[in-house]
Amino acid sequence: MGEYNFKEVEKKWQEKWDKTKPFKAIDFHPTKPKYYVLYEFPNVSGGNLHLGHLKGTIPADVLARYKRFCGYNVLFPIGGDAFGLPAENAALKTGTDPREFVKNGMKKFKEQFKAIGLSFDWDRSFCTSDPDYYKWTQWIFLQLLKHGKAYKQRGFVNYCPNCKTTLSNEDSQGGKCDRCGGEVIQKERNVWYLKMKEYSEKLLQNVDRVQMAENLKQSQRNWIGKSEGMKVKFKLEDKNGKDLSNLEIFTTCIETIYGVTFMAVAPENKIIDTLKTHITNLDEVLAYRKKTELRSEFDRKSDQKEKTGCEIKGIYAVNPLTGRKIPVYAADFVLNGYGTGAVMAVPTHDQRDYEFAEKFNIPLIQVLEGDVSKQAVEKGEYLANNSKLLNSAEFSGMPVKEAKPKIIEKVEKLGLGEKVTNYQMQDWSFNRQRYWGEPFPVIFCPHCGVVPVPEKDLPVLLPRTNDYNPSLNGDSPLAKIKDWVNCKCPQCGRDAKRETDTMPNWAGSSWYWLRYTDPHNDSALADYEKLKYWGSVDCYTGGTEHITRHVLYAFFWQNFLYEIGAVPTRDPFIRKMGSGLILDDQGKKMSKSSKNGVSTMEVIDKYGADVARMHVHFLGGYEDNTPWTYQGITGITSFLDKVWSLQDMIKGEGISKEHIFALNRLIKKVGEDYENLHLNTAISALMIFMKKIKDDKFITLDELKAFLVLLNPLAPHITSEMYEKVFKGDILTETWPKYDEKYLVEDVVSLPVQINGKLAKVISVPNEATEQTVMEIIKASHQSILTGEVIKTIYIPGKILNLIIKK
RNA sequence: GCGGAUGUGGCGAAAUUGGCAGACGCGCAGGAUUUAGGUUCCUGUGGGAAACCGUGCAGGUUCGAUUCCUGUCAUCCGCACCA
Repeated sequence: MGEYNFKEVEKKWQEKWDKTKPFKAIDFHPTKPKYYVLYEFPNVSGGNLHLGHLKGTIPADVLARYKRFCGYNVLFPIGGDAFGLPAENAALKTGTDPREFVKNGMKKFKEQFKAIGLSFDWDRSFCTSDPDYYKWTQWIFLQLLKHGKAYKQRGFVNYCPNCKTTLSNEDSQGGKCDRCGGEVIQKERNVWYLKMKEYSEKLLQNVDRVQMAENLKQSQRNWIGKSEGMKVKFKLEDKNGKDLSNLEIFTTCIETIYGVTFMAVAPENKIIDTLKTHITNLDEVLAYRKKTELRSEFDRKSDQKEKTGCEIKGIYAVNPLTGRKIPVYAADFVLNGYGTGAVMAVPTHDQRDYEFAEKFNIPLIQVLEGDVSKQAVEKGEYLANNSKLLNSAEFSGMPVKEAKPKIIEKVEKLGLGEKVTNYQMQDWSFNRQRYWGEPFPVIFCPHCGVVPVPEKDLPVLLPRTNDYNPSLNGDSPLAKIKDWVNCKCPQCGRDAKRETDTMPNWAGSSWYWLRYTDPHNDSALADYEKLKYWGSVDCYTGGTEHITRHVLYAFFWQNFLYEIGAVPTRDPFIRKMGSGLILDDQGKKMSKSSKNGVSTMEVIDKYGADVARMHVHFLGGYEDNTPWTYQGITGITSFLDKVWSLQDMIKGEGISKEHIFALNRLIKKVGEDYENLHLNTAISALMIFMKKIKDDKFITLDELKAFLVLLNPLAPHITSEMYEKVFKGDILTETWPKYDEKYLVEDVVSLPVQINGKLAKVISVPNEATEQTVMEIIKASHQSILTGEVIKTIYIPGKILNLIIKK
């Protein structure tokens, strides 16, 4: 046996896998069950893979390799998320065609993925910017349009002045542009929306069904933001008491309705327009509206959100239960997009209402027990205490829990309101004014209006240009390409214009797992039978930073495609694993922008792919954030050195009696750990077994074979090489060894014996010994621990014996 | 403010129907082999002189609690003027 040369050996196997394609997934395999493992495809950039990719890909690869040994027909594909920022920025900076950038970026990724030893089926690879892929992204948009799930509307949207493009809510989280990190402002534009809000309840069910960490589920539920309450109509009157119309509000706290002292509507609320002839200070109100349009920008910068508002004079609301006349304010703490854009304000039991009332000297009426001298008694608080109602007519004195349903009933009976459910999630604003995205398959005709491009004319190719900048007026760069923009209406044949905005870069990633099942299909997004065969993704790994966007978009699109019969399954994923971060030595996230990143190739160059794969995952669990360090990597190198030296320790065949228990336990443990992506404990189990082999100074041929298979998913190169040298074949033809239940527990086991709950001695007893046998052993050989009269014994076979002794 | 997760040696971390806390690895200490060693191998390694004490802190349930319950503190993450 010579020295192990990882550079040579790893290259040899990677080339072999490249040539012989042993990881090809087979459609409709006649005997093997399917298993679909997916790693979230990377955004194609020009750079190197960072350690995050190493952390993210390996568990998926381990699972894929493990499942193949277990006899599954595994689909483990990869591609590139290619539209969007990196390619576009490169284009803006250097003038390179983004197509070239993507091509080169993908080539680089491919080389690096291969250098890690990942077992992807490369024949199914594609980029979202490939025309024969985005043809189907456009096709899905046409279906959304056809089924009324896409609409164009003028409205206020998130807009990034820096990127000169509109953004979805999901892309503007925290008021920051997800593309550049700049401040997002509100701007009025024509916007394509997808009716995602309609799917809120279904998305919540998706979240419930998918196997995923609780914190990820919670942040999705949070984003969907379900809340149950009531819509209630308040009559509006002019100052003479003449009926004008109704103001509808949404509240989750109907129990506080007797405490309403003012109404507040969003400045944009259309009630201001419809009742403008009755408003005596219309100028003031409109000026306030104008001011708030510009305000959101600085608001977000200031920590102090000072309440502002403007009384709408000349109109009053009437509390339907008390008949009390109350003032109406326009106030920007009320959001136009949520509920009805209007609220009933109860300053004693809502902190915002309290602050507003204080500023505008509005009276307070307390309707629930608690101290409201300095602040409101909030819902959580009075619900927790189940406080009693005050000043609430016939409900006064009742605890909240009792009063609430009765008030609801009363309001409903009087025909003043009804129970409703609200969601914070909004429709998905779906267009961007950028070059590098899917063109919309839509034509505007002066005579026919919005006309979809006929399906036979797809894809609408993204035209080439060398000017990638948006226009000064905010139009997309495509608007400048006149001979592309001007076209004929497919319906009437007259002059028409194309939609010049492009889709957001999330479009292509909202259905890509479906395409892997049939990536070259030219007549459907994928063949229905193939979709049926591969079904939902069994295990989807990847980052957590996109969880409220990518995963919810994925649920949304697949729900829709399922409902129109384009795909056979409603759930895209059965299990979603969120990869933890790799942190630097300061505990900060490794990223390109903070320049603290260690490149995957650097680690592979120094130590080899097998060591890199194992070390990253020996540092901690897959879903945990783990600080990166080279410290300790010698633990892995010396382990693999010992594995290599096993070749000199082979003695005999079969499974030796010395190793039969350890090996069976190892097979069980490693299999379970791979299934759960607990790679760190799998590695430690393999190390423990290795220790035993070293102590015993031999391993049999069959033990070695099993051991190599167990280790192969983690360290595919060294195990393939050893297998070939020793067994003259390809380890990939092996099957996962089976363990035998009867060899998991040895005949003689150690049993801890406690005296009064404290460990006294560990004794050897036969496996599954009865209490009587154990007591006899103690009396015969360990009499000294019995220091008094045994008054009680607790015996759990194989686990513990606890003796309660009275002295 | 709301919601979620986490809290264990010098370090990364193990431990689930409640049953020997700290597996495995690093580091550290001592020893062996070696001309040499940032090599390899062996031994030890939670604290404490010890009785004992130890899983953020304080209680509780239990024969027995890192694990279950109540309260509390800290850190991280998500959302946030959502009525």
